[in-house]
Amino acid sequence: MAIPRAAKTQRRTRIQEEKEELILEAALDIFSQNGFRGATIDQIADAAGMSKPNLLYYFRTKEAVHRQLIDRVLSTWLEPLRAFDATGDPESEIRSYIRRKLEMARDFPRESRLFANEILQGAPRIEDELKGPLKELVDEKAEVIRVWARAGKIARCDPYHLIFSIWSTTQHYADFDVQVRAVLGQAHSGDGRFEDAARFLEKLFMDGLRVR
Amino acid sequence: MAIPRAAKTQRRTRIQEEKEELILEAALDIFSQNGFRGATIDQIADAAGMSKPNLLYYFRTKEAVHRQLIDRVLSTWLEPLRAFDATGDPESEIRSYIRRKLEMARDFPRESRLFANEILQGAPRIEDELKGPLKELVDEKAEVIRVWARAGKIARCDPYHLIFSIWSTTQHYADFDVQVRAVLGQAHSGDGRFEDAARFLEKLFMDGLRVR
DNA sequence: CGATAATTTGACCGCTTGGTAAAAGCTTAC
DNA sequence: GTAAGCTTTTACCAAGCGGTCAAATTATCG
Repeated sequence: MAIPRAAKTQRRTRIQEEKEELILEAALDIFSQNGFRGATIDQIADAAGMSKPNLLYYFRTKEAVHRQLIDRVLSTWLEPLRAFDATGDPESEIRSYIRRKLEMARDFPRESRLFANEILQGAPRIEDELKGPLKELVDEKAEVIRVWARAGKIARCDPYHLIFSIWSTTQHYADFDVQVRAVLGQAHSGDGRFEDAARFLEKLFMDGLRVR
Repeated sequence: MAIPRAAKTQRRTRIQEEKEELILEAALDIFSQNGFRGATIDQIADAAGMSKPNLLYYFRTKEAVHRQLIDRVLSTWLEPLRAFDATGDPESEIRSYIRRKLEMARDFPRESRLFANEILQGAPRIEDELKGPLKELVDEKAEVIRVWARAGKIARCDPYHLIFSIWSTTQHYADFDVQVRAVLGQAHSGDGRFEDAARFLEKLFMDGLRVR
């Protein structure tokens, strides 16, 4: 008699881990393409190769799936910013931050779109994460940038808007991929566009931040 | 006996114009907040102060509302790019393009989010516009930028990625408004953030594009 | 006014949706 | 093996959805 949803026992089964992984992977596909409201449990269950009630055996609600997905993805998503090193060389730290963010846009576009969808629609489910952990991390790194600017190592600029502009330019290649490809046309829609973008962005930010 | 949906007569009524306007205005609110699938006809009808069947008297389907909204907004949205003048001074043309795009993000955030939602979800309903009119316009302006670069008036750079970066940095303040506000905190969430952003972006692009 | 067309509404339909119940099938440990 | 718990499925429900219909109401114009 399976009274409880998987997890009455403290210990998680092998099957539980496998299936939850499968569900989250499928949910990432569906949520990132359709947003929370636009995605259906049936779609996700289908993509995960199981029935709807079976999925609901592992996650109580659609929101629970989404919740766990967001939590998991958020931490990996902020990794590049966390790696921003106050003791490193300013120019190369910023350069490598741009490069890493762009690589993430290329390699994990679904994760990027998941967040974009969420924030675009008012972030009803992750407001706390934005105002808490995210803000704190950005505050910390903004201070680093400000110190660099004061020390004359990079041009004086608003560190928050610098971070926003790096986020937006890099994530653009994941979130607005369809538009980018449509505009570039077939000729430049290969993976080369990421290298072109990297070259352009590095030059833009390096020249824009150089002390003059 | 009202056999046809409004428009059997060639001439549109005063009421027709008013109500259609009202519906599109309400639909902009709802669609931009929830995306196409996430929005319901009931929500839009409510926001427009009428019943669902009444809304469907003016627009045959939900998609028809969305369609007309997109068509209308697209042309105004591209206005700043169209205004890009090949005969003008490169630096001031680019500077004023950035400023105008940022003003649009501030003054018409719903329009920006409507597109962002659409493109994020694969642009199923506007693919043709992207590959047709949009691409042609961008191609034309990219050529202008390339000529400027060849003439040594601005730094050599990939014109397409330059345009993408202007789009993304400016629209970020509309599309990711919630995140921007969460990170900046209450202190900087006033309208001042647009002036700060303008200052930052103008410096970034001007220094990044200056011939050196 | 009165007739005709334009507008609005309430009731309704078929389908999809998130979620439940209960029983059947499967694993695992003894 | 067998009993206990874990997993999966079939059948189902209530609410929400896009959209229709016909009747009621209102505006327009001679």
